Amino acid sequence: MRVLNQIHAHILTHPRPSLSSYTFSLSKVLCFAAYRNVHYAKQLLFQIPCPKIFAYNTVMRGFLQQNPSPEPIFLFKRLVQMKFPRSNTFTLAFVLKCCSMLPAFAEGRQVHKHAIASGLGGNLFVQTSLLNFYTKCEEVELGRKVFDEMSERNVVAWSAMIGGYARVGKVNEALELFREMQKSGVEPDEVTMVSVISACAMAGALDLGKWLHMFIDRKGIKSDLEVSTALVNMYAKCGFIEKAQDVFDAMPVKDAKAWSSMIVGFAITGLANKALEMFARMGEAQVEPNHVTLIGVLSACAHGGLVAEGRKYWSSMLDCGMEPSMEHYGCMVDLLCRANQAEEAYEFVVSMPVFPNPAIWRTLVVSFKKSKMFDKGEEVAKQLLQLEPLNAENYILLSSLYASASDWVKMSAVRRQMRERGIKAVPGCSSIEINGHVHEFVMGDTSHPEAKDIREFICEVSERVEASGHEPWIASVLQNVGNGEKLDALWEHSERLAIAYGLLKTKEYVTIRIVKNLRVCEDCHEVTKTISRLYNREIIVRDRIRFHKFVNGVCSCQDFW
DNA sequence: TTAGGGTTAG
Repeated sequence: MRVLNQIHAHILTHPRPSLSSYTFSLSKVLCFAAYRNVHYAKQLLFQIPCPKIFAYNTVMRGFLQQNPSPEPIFLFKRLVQMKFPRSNTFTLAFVLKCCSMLPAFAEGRQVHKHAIASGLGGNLFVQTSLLNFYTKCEEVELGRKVFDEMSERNVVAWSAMIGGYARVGKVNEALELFREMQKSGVEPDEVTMVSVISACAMAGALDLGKWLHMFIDRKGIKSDLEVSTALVNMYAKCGFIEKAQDVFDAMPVKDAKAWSSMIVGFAITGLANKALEMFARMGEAQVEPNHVTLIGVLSACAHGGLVAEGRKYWSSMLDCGMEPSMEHYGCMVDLLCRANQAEEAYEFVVSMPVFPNPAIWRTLVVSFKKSKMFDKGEEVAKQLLQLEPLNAENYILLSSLYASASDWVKMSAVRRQMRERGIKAVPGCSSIEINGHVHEFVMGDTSHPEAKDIREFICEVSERVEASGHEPWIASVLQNVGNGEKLDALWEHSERLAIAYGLLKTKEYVTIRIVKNLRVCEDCHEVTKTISRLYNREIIVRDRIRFHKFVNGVCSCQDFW
């Protein structure tokens, strides 16, 4: 940088024969400066009499290589105002990248309009940048519109669109587009595969994930660090932890994300000691843990009931100078709450140096409910309602607290308040992959084409379950209605629909794998145990938090969840 | 000089 300063000074103090050679020399300095000190490069840009668009682009790119900053947008606005130099496709690609990184939706929309007005809207790079910008802003349909309007689609465009669907959890759309891509004759590469594998991980679609793994091998697609990590994650999220470890062990190079995937995988499977063993091995391999690694370690301790160990990792994390994030605090609160230390958890929360987020308060309320500390739970839950008056979860939590205390009057009042404010609960949704398609079931769902068969089968299953001596845990149902109706409501739970569909559509030896968006209720947990015994089926349920593997009437979580 | 990728508490 010092040499660049000297050259800059030399140019300024030595007169040049022409303006263009002066501009050229300064632009050269700017080019080098953009890599070392982009703010200096920006100042230089403003000193150049008639900078070319290349100089602007260089400074924009310099900013993109640093931490996210709106500077490229400011530069673009300046360009638009001055009308000179004119933006080119590179400028638009850079500014759109900036808009997708921040993200800055309104600004990106303006850039889109500008792209069309300036006649650059049909350029492949600009379109792909736009498509990526929209999907990063979670406006997938707008991204899809750009994609559909493209006259030419290469592997980058297809991958961007598939990745866009995968990120927002539109798994079937991502997989469908992957199939269309193959039909169109564009060959997928490593990046495409990462997006599709991630979609399978989200959906818990193990068979498809396995097929993709074979596809990678068959097509000779390079299993680089990202692909391998995506595979480890996919197998772990699909409940096939052994295979996840096989892929992980075979990786020639493992970075912090790869180690974290494996550690988190063990944590959600309930194998806390394996997760901690992995963390120790990571240290031996001299790979620096990142904040996600520690989330994995702390959540492993929480799910394994390892309070002392969790505290130890927490202290060592602080000793290493790692700044705890809200997630880390959340893990610690969860650790204490799961170990029935609600009072200690409360003390921990109130002593936090940052204001706890609603999720942390909710963890506390659940813990107070479990410990039958209803007054304390009510106090925190009411605060939560003030903090987040539009979040249905808080109302559900408070009403479930009242239900546990059999306070039906207060429970009804909360439900009424919810109705009056027009707040709708997020419905339970469970999915199961059958023959390459992910079937979704929402609580009380009748929209599935085979709904009638499923319903008939559910009746048969419920009769068998009840005949085996299962006593329904009615408090799982929040409505203050008669017991018969409560019982019916329990059999409407989405995971039961998905399990019934799995029993109907798969052979006896096939493991039934369900993914649920919420936590499994106590009664469904008991019922699934019973079904696994009565139907001699292994059933694996991934709920919002972790895995439950039901075999012959026993769950892998040992009822600690 | 430009576009697409892997891990994240409850």
